[in-house]
Amino acid sequence: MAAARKKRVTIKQVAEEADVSIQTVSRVLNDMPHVAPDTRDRVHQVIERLQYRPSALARSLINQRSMMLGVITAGLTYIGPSHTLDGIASKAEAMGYSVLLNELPRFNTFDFRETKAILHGMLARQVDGVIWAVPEVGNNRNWVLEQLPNFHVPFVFLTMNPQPGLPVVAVDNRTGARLAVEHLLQQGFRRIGHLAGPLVWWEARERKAAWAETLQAAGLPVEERMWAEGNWSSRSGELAAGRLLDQYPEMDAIFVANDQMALSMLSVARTRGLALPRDLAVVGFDGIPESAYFSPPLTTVLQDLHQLGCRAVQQLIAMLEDSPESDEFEPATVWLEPELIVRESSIRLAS
Amino acid sequence: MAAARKKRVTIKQVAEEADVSIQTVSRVLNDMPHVAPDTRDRVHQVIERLQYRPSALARSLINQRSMMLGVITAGLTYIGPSHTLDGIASKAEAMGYSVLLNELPRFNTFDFRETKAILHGMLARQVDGVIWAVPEVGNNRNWVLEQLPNFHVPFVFLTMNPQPGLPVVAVDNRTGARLAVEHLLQQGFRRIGHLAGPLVWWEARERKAAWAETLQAAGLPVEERMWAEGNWSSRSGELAAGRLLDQYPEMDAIFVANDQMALSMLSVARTRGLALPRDLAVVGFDGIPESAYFSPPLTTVLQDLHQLGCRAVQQLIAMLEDSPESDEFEPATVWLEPELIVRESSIRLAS
DNA sequence: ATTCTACATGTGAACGATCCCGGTAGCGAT
DNA sequence: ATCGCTACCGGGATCGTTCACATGTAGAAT
Repeated sequence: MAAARKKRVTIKQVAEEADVSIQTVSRVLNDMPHVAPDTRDRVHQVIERLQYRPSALARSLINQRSMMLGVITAGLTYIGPSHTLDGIASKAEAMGYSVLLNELPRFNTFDFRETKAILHGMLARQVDGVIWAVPEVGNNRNWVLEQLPNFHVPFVFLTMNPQPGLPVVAVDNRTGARLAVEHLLQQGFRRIGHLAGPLVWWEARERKAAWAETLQAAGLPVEERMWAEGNWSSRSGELAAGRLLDQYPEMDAIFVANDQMALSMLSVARTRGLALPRDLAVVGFDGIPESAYFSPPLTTVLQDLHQLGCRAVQQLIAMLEDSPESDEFEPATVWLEPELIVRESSIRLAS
Repeated sequence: MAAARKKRVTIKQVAEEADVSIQTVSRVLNDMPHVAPDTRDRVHQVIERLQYRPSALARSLINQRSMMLGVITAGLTYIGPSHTLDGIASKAEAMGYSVLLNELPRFNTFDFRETKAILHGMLARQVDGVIWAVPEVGNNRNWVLEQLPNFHVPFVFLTMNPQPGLPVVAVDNRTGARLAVEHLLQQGFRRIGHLAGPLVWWEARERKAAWAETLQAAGLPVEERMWAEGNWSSRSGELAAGRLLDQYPEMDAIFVANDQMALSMLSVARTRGLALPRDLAVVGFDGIPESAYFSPPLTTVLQDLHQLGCRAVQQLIAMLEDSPESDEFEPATVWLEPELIVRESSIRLAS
């Protein structure tokens, strides 16, 4: 049943009931000195009896600190953002903060007014800081950066191109992609294609760039026909995989920008009669748990997005608490290193 | 850089600047009558010039409404809960509410004190209502239900066994499982096994029960060796799949309680030399997008968890707004119907 | 006996907004 | 000229806390 909305118990009622002043109750609540032991006990008993809980709202108002972190995310239906959020939520809680969540709808087609409304909504609620966990897609971040000086709370940005003077926490996508390609090279493959994510995403561009650079560093050519672009989804991966196999038939290995598309790659290759990994080696990116059960099990680059969320919270709280007044805080970029997980899909078989 | 924490602009400053009273500014803010048009304009200009935004905190305090919904979730790393949260977040935003998020760590081993702390934290922040989006595992919900009368705000529960007088929003797992098994029966399979989720979960029990009932309704026997239990993960599915194939070798079809485990089922079956779907038909549950790219593409039961979240928010806000004082609100259970998606993995081939 | 110190407690303002009520000014009707 | 109405506007209390400061009381030191 809808619980009866009885009036909230206030500090005043506790004070009256315990026959002390409001101030004394407040002292008891905050474990401050100058309260006689028996008075303290009495107040504690009344608190217990009345089931009194102080109002965080009133506290925030007077203290000018809400102990809430604003988190702006997008694309929660994808596995990545929700892992990140998981990290943020657990770390925030562990550090005594609450999370005020907002999801940006349609983050691929950036809506300036929408974002503004959401951000102002957060600031109106006095969040102590903001974590911007929206993937960098196109120019969706420019507006925020421009407005930044107007927002009088610390910001931490996730997963974006680091900029001087901006606190950014991101996975080192370049290194991850390099690990993947170098592994394929080491296995002896020389005709390595790439199935990229949507290049309006910063992460997709990073991975593709590192793929190209690593090949060139090995003295191998990089041509346009050696790669194709998807949009992260398995569906798009299927189409792109088909195009790529057509335009680059001699390809003997491929680095795919995420595991979902890698799954489609496996599927398409098999229906074309290719034996995996003999005819085509595949490496993915993300390290989703299911990738171990693809057939063949997928070699992939694991990125610890949970950790990413944790670090973002740590960074933000450091900015909050270390510099109560001093404006300047060293906004270093935090890089998280991904890890290569080798499975069957990339092993070169003796031929 | 860490933005300078300038003092917040208050209504008082606006009032002074515009040379009116605080009350008049308030009237302008809330579009109330009894303000002369030119005064209104003047105030608006000052607001714009000073970049003034009213404090939602102070507003919540005086209005006794925070316009925040508390959401307690768990297992965000799984795809299900994050889809649900996606629905909740988008709907809440659309209806003008903010979401205060808390994740329960380790929801399989329920910690009473932890839950209490989290819940009290939310209530201290004056959330207007709470959505309990934690899967029903073991007895992790009992404590909440017992305490319910003490929480003086409306609750909505997700994904649980409906109880009289309790507002519950859930997917009809029984119907979903029945659709899956009936489909297999209709294809001509008669020796249908089941790979269950962890039976401490309500959803796993429902799906298994419906599997058994449907077989019995068709006059088929149900034996212990016809099913095995996993814990939703692909890894556990691999082990359970092996056991099941051993103990029920004549099995010609299987209903798996989620898509991740179904993926393992496909993988294990293939390594054992079974041709799919000829030797073994497989139906999953969840409808994750990747399932269309398994090999063979997976027949599965789609549940719209985004919709589940939306409905929960609607239900909660209805309780909030429809009955400002009147205690009673019809706490009907809302059932969402899942949908069978037929793909290759369950098609009986002419033999 | 007086002053001092230390602890115990209470008073009033403040945080930033809203709401009730009471006070003007203007204007038509008596 | 007075009454009464209405549109406009402001004062003060209020929401539930905390903080700076004032007050009271006891025992110790002079």
